Amino acid sequence: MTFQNELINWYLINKRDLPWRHTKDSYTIWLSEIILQQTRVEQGLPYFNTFLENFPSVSDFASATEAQVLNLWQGLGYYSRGRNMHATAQLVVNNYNGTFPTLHDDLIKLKGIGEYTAAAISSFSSGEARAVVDGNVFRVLARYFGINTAINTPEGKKQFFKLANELLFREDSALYNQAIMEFGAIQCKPKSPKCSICPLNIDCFAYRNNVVNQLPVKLAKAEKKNRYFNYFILTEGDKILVRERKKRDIWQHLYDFPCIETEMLLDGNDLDFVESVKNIFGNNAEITFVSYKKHLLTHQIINVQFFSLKNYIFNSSKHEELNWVSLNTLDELPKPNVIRNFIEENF
DNA sequence: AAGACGGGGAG
DNA sequence: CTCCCAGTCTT
Repeated sequence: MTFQNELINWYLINKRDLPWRHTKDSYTIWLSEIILQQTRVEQGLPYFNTFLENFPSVSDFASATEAQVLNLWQGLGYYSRGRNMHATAQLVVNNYNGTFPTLHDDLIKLKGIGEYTAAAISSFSSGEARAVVDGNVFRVLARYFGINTAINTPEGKKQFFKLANELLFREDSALYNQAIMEFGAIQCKPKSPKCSICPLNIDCFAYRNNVVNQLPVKLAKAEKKNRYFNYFILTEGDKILVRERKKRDIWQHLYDFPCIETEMLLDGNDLDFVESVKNIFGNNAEITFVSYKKHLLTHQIINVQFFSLKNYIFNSSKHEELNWVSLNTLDELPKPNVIRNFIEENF
């Protein structure tokens, strides 16, 4: 038997009885799909019922205030879903005369509806031949066909999407889409899948090769290193003290301010910190916290703190990388964004 | 291409 | 504690 028929047979026997499976109404299906994004059925189900009770139609939804919507959404997480739904409901009332779209190309334009949800709603409501690709589908395909391309890369997404659409059972896309997702959710589960009683295990690559728990492959996001830059703003008339970054590090040949890098986030009263500051800028130096910014780079998180310094003593001959420049000159110098923004906000 | 967004359940 | 869930949007 084909992969598709096996899945559908399994589904017809094992499917759960869920309320959104009894309708082809695109509004109701939309409700369920948004609620179920990154959300377990058991957690989303009560919310689905509440929303349908409060807003039986898309115009009821659109008439509500955003606060009412978010109140019902409370506790479900990812609150932008609720806000997007409200905006979409109003757009559907205004631009689609209150008839919720059923076609992929209309759906994909709506706020909160991405590739997965557009495929799901169009397939379930109008039978359009669009394959859903969600976390379940990634897992089932990766295991059954032995695909080890990482699912969280562009190549992986492309490959799985292509395969999913080739496999799509076009005679009944809704049935097939439901089947593969349900199969992933309760049979081919992430942890402890029920392989021994799986009707597809004979042809399952992962089962035959004993690599079920190694698929799908998901690339771990590289651990970003946290760094803590403490900058000092020293001014003298219209001059400001800047540093040219010469070391083998980020932002080479760009300019920033005098800086002490620390192992963790400090406050201006930390004794070791004050000590090292006074070491450079004299014992009378007064440190005042100005602002904090988190600056994100590809492989690093730079926690930037700015401090202004008064009553300092500074011997420029000891620090050749530091120079006084006028604010006008500073404007011309190449600087990292976080420095550029600070200057814009403070000078 | 990588992060942010969230709460809950399973192991 | 980590992983992951019927993903999408923003930077």
